[in-house]
Amino acid sequence: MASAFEGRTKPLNGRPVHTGGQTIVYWMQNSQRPHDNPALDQAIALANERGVGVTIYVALDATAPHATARTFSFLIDGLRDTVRQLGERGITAVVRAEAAVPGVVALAREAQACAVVTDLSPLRRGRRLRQEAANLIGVPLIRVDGDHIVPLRLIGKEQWAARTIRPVIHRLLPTWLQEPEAIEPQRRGLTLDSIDLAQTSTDSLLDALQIDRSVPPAEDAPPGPTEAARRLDQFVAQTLPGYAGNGRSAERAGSGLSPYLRFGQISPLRLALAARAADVPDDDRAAFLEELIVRRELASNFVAYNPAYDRLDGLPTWARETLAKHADDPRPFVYTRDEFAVAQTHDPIWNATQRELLARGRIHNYVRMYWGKKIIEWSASHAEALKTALWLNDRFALDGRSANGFTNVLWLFGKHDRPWTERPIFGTVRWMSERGVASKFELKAYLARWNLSEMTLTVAPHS
DNA sequence: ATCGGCTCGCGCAA
DNA sequence: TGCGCGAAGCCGAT
Repeated sequence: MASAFEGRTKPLNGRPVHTGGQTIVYWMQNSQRPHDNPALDQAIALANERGVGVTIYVALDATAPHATARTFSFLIDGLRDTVRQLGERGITAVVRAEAAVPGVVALAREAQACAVVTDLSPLRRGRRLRQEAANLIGVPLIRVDGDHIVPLRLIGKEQWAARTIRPVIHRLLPTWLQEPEAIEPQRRGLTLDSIDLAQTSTDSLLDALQIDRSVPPAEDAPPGPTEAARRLDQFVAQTLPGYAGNGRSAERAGSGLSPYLRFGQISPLRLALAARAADVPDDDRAAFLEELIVRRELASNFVAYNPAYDRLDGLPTWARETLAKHADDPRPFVYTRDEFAVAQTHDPIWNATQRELLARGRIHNYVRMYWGKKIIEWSASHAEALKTALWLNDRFALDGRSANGFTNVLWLFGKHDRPWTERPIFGTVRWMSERGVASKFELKAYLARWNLSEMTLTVAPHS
């Protein structure tokens, strides 16, 4: 087969390999997992070629936006699992509490790296950090896209909607939906000054980093690649059969794997291969692969090719124009961001969705749309609504600050969607009603679980 | 319960 | 240039 790295790999600077170097550094940004990791595999291949080992670099940067106990405990606990598994293969890890760019530049020098490999986050911040590092590092910085089944850059341009990216993906899929070749390092990585995660509790690390504790760890989501793999097995056995089944997304149980995908703790390719091999009806398999590949990679395509992925400017013309036309429509209720954040609206359904978000770091698939559409309806302006929805999702959702998070929010305003009947506030952007939710969703149980009056909100609004 | 219309524009067929 | 059809809906008619 053609090298598995072709198409996934792009050198970000023109530096020559340091031939006298002592290690290959893998700057682990997004793909925080020890297996099924093309960037790591690329690092191992380069290291074996040069007769050196692989040293992982991870920066714990407490100044990252929305660095809270929720996101950082998920990250740190997952990383502890990842680093332990890597260590068993002779791949050492350097984990430091510092800003990533100066950190990786300094480490490349300190470790006498032959080259530095990193993975791909398509978000603005990840791109900027990579570019800055590429300019400052004296050896090659090589980017490997390991978080998509079809490498992002092969799609080539921003896609209009699922129906335009779908045929492109299906054409390329036979090449990329393949069991990857396993590769093992021949030499050990370097042992350098590092936070020892095996000896450091998450709590003490959160304290040391002065992480914002006002957003507690999410319920029902123990992090780590080991847990992610366990959940995958369980999903394939229990939830995948019948996944397409009842048809209505309202009743469809989700895979529950999105937080692990978000933090790179499981590979989308592994999920797809497991679904492909599963002994389940074809339509169940197809429904899952559609969500995992077509919809997820459409989201990455959007943030990768549209710099306005978090602004109304990122919307198609028809949506921008229809929203502008309805900018001054009177709103039936107007809430501020902080009122939304503490679930203080007049609507028990909406309040329940927000409470679920606060507690679990996600909202059930179906009512998540309702949650977002009502923020549009009950905010002073469309721009304000977007700010609120993004802030709530970035801060409280485990899938916040990800391509999926941004795309889900922009979808509320018409992205990747089509126009419908014109109505107040929304114009021709799709609207959702309480009546619809009540008829399509098992509301009683949901409200009983999330709208208990005695439930205390542990999360205070915060800037 | 089910169905058609709403409304726009991409991408392909011709 | 014409035409089919689309990320999860809503509403009113039957």
